[in-house]
Amino acid sequence: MVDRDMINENEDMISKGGVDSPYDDEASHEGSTGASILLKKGPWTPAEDAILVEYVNKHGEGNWNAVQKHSGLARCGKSCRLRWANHLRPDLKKGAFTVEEERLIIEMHAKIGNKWAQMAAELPGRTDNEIKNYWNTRIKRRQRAGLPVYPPDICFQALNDKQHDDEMCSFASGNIQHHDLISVNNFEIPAIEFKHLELYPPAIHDMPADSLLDIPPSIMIDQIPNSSYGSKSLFSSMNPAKRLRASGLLLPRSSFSSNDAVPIYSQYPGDGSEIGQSFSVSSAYDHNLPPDHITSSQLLPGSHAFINGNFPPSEPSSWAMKSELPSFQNHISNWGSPASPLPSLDSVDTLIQSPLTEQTGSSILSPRNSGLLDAVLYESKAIKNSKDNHSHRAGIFANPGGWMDDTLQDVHETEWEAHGDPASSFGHSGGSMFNRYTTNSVSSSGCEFKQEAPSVDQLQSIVKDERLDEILISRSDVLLGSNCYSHWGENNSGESFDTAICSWGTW
DNA sequence: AAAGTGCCCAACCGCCGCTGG
DNA sequence: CCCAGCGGCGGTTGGGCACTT
Repeated sequence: MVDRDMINENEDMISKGGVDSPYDDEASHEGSTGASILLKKGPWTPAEDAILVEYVNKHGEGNWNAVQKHSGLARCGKSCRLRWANHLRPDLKKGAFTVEEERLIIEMHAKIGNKWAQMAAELPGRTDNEIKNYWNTRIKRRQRAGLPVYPPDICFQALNDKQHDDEMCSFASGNIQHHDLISVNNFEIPAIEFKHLELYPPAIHDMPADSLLDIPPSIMIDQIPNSSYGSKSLFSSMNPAKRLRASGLLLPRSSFSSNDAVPIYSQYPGDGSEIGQSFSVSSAYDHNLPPDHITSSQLLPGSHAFINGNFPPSEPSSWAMKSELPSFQNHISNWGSPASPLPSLDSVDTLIQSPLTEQTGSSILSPRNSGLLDAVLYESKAIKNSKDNHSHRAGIFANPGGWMDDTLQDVHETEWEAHGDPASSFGHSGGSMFNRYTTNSVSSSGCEFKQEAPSVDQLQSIVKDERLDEILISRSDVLLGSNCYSHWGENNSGESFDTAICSWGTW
């Protein structure tokens, strides 16, 4: 029995202020019972808690709007439900997350993204809000530190799980299961293949063991065209308006042909030959490939993982719009031509394994030999290292083909600044720049597209091409998020650089 | 000691899907 | 089929606290 004084106290509190009906509609609904009560919002008091607990003990959970009606509690149903679920439930586990719980959260996030409720279901006594707060805190912390979110083992585990799932789902069947967004965009994404990855030793060695990667691999795979996960993970929860908005942000497909648009970004171009030698990245996306080939080679373009670093999944497209900069086609338009060597799919393994024997240049840094993972890690570091050069490089972002109007450029640069934190390239949870990009990239239009990547020689040539100067940008994550072939390395003076060569795929 | 800064987390907000009338 | 009510979910906010300067 709730002490009447408690109720009075509660009513007193209500009368004191803070009574600003948060849900006017519900408040008015309450009024249908005859009593129009202003609903309080803000922190709950012990008295209110007591009222709610007693009510739930007596009537059980559910029918939350009835709580106010029957108990006199001046809280809307939603507030009551939230309070009960997050704080008053008897089975709640208080205190910090255990190591096991943290591990589970990370693993689950790598697999399912920001599905807090699902995570909470796997963590008895924990609430979605708690997990969400934990994750956001963790993300911010690691973002600040310039660290990736996911430990590599989790990445690979999730990756493998997803790969298995995809295989089971006839990944390469060519069926288009998610048309909602994709059909609108009608372009496809090439895969990115990392090869001869070179990383800074310090970048890796200075890293905590658990901080090597901010990539939810499975989510990467999520974005692979035709993957049953594909658009689902990004859009299934997105309302139609958002989807429309997202797709509407895409650049007009009519602007591109399947073979054009191979923009090149370069950062710290330095000596082109060095770049070419030290780091070769190519693309291979062949829809006819068996799943075991496809999986790895297609990871990057769509992966939430790559992704995972930068933007929340709820913002899948805004950056994509900005990063899907079409008109580098005027500069390099022949990468998709038959002349371009189709990269070996075997190099996917190279990517993952980063065999030392294939490393060129001075440093092989991945203690875990994780290839792509290290690449991502390195990128995080590189971006951080390059912060000092930010203004310089930002200033050289150019619009050589005139494809980007002032407005867009302003937006682009604004967002650039907004995410200028060096850690931002991998710091965010649930989504990222890649997420946004790949959101749009998930293709539904068959998979006839083959994106061919430049050879090392081509890269060297490209890097040396003076036109590169026009399209330098500093955001390697942008590059990656834009179907880029990305290169990291170190120039002659020991200065970090990364070069990305991007392809816009088929429109 | 005071002011400034950053972090944490409880709570709010808006949206979505389900259900019943 | 439409609409309203409701519960649920994920993103965001802001107050309070701890720490730093």
